[in-house]
Order: sequence, then structure tokens, then C-alpha cells
Amino acid sequence: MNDKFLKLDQEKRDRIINAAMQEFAEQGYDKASTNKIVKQAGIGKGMLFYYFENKQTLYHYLLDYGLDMALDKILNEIDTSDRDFIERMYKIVEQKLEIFKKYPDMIVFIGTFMLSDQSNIPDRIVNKYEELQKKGLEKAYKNIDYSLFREDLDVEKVFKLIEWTIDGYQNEIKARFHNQKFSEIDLDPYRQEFYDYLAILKRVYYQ
Amino acid sequence: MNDKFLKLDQEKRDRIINAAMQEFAEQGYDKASTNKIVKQAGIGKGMLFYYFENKQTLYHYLLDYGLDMALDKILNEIDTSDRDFIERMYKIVEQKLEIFKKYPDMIVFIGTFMLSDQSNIPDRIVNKYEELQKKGLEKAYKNIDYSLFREDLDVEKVFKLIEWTIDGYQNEIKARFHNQKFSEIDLDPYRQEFYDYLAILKRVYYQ
DNA sequence: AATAGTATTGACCACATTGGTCGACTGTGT
DNA sequence: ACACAGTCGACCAATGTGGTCAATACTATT
Repeated sequence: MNDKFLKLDQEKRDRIINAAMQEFAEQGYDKASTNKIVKQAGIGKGMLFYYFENKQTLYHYLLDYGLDMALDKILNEIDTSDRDFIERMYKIVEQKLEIFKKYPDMIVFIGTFMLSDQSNIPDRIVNKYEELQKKGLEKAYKNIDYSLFREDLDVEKVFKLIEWTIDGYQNEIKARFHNQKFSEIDLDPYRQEFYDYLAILKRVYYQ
Repeated sequence: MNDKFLKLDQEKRDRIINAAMQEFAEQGYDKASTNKIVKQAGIGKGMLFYYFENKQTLYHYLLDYGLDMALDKILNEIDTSDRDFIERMYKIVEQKLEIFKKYPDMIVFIGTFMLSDQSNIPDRIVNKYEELQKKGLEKAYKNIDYSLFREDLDVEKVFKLIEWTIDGYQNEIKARFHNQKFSEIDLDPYRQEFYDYLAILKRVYYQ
């Protein structure tokens, strides 16, 4: 990547980032097509290779960008002084949603990277990813108030159960709007619905 | 598909079915490669088109086969006289696991079909799929004993919460054994672990 | 052993798509 | 009028596509 790309107006830059993330997320690195990316981004083929040396450079740039964003916009926003586990999970979902509005495929893109073969990825990026994981665990579990939970339950297992439940809700929402553009959906009713579910979780898992 | 394929010994037939389901599940119909399928199945290119007229016929056969199996091996095995919702969910997971042992990609294959564009699929198959959905709802929710649940909760929401939790556990297991062959894993310890989680669900959602 | 018929292979085909290049063109500022 | 950064898409060799088919290997019957 070169400074030409950075000097683009944000709208065009984001169009390219989103097109590329979508393609890489759906197809993986090898099968992702630069032709599809430029078409989706609405730019000429030449421009992509004017901004980025080659396909690999583009991929690494997106990883860098995505990992930075996950660190800054999700983890650094989590307030570990709130000792309520479910509230903290709720905050994480909210932050993910914020990112989702601007970069609808970023979460999935980073997710697929986490499961992919990382042997050809530069150390710098792998290190950043490992830092993210470490910080993620910290932000999720540090300073949680165990006394909120029912005493007859294994709290570690309850953590898992709550996480799975929230993941399930997110998947449900994604499936529900499978074909629609997320930016055109009013999310407030679903935020309310989500909060209803969290209230149940608190009622059953907390004492 | 012709009778030549049906007359194959089961081992070879299953090798081809599994190879094809894996490829279609991972890549979708268009991007799935018949070359990759024959390579994975360990047969010559010619044989695939000796058994099946073309790629599309193969795909439709797999859908037929998979939908039939889901109906016979999962839904028809569910005992609706057991009125315990969590137990019934447990049975469904067990049946899925049985299929998984023999056809590791079938569940995902059918799952991707459910989300895909079905406009070019023959009516016969679409009908079978719709029957599966209808029967699925019936088998999952009919004759459930509502009185088992805590009275201060919205039971419909609790259904959802329990389903998401179980899905989450399944995803966790899949991620845990991401690269290993499922057939080589002793699943009994995980069945126990799963039952521990279900016990918690019963304790918190039932009265 | 000879024959017939079936099962199996992989080189081969025309075509589509790939990552990447480059000469032509546009627009802007001086 | 000139320079120059930005933009495009036709083009390239390479690879991969679904599908064919002549050549073989195998099996059973005579």
C-alpha cells in the first residue's frame, strides 16, 4: 500500500476496503478475485495495483486495518470497572455493531483470518493478532464480580453459556436479514429485543 | 444419476458422496470443482460423469439424499411423547452426530442449501425441503410441557435462548477440532460435558 | 483361450477466469 | 501549452473449468 491510497477521500477508500474485505471473507485469500473486488468497488482494475503492490499487500493491509480497529474500537472501549459480566458482553456487541455499520464484513473477515492458516503472514501482523487475543481475554473476564452469579452454578461454564447465547442471537439477526443491506435497517427495535433476552439471562444466571 | 452408481459398494459410494458434499458445502454450487471432487474421492474424472449426467445432476442427487436422511435419521427418530424440551433438543443433537460420523459434511451441506438461492432447484426437491422444515417445527415444539419452565419467563424466548446455547456448544466443538478428523475423536467425554451444560440449562430455566 | 461387455482412466478440448501490466486518456494546476 | 498525478480497461500468459472419448483393464461366459 502507498500514500496514494491514504490520500483518497474516505468514501472511496471505504468502498475499496469493504469490497476487498467482503471478497476475502467469502472466498479466502487464494480464491478471492481482484477482478471481483474492483468491480464491486467501482474502480478500474489498474487502480487497485496503483494503490497496492499486489494482492498479498492488499490482504495484509486489510488485516492490519481490521486488527487495529478491533483493538481500538472494541477492546479499548470496554470499561472493566463495570463488574457485571452480562453488561460487559452487551457492550462488546454494541461496539461490534458500530464497526458493522461502517464495515459490514470486517468482523467476519477477521474471524475467518483467525481460523485460517497463518504460516505466510508477516510476524508483525501475527503479533498484533496475538496481542488482540490476549487483550480480549483480559477485557472480557478481568475484574468480573462473581458474587452476582447464583452460587449453585459453575461460573466458568456459565460464562460459556452466556457467550454462546449471545453469539446465537447475533447469528439469528444475521440470518434474519440475510439479503438486506444492514445500513438500511433500523436497529433500535432489535437492540430492545436483545436487551429483553439479556434481562432473562440476568434473571436466570444471577442471584 | 444412474443405477451404475447405486450398484457401487457402499464404501466407494460414500467416498464420492462425502467428497462432493464437502466441495459443494465449502464452495457453493458454482465454484465447486468437479476436478477437486474426483481427486478427493480417489476416482478418475470419467467415472463421475459415468455415474452422473453432469454437475447439476450430481448436486440434485446429493440434495435428495441429504434431505431424505435428515428426515429419516433425525426427525423421524424424535420422540414427541417425551415432553421435556431440553431433552428433545439433546436428542436432535445426538441424531445429527450419528449422521456426522458417516457423512461429516452433510449437515453443513444442507445448511448452506437452506440459505442459498433456490430458484433453479426442481420443485420436487424444494417441496421435500419445505416438508422437512414443517416437520422440523412440529417435532421440535409439539407437545412440549410448558409447566416445566419457570413461570416468570417468556417461554417462547426461552426456547430461543436454549437453541442458541446448544448451537453455540456445537460451534465450539467444531472450532475445537478444526483440523482433526472427527471419526478419530472419542466423543464420549464431550457428550458428558454437553450433558453438564444441559443440566445447568435445566436448573436455570426449569422450576 | 477367445470373446463380449462393463468399469475405469486421464489426456484432451474449448472456454472462462486469474493476477498483473501498460499504453492511452482525463483533469488539474501552473 | 505543458507537466504530471490519477484513472481506465484491453490485454497477457497461466491456470482452471465442465465435460468427452479413445484406450485400456477387468470379469464372466462360452
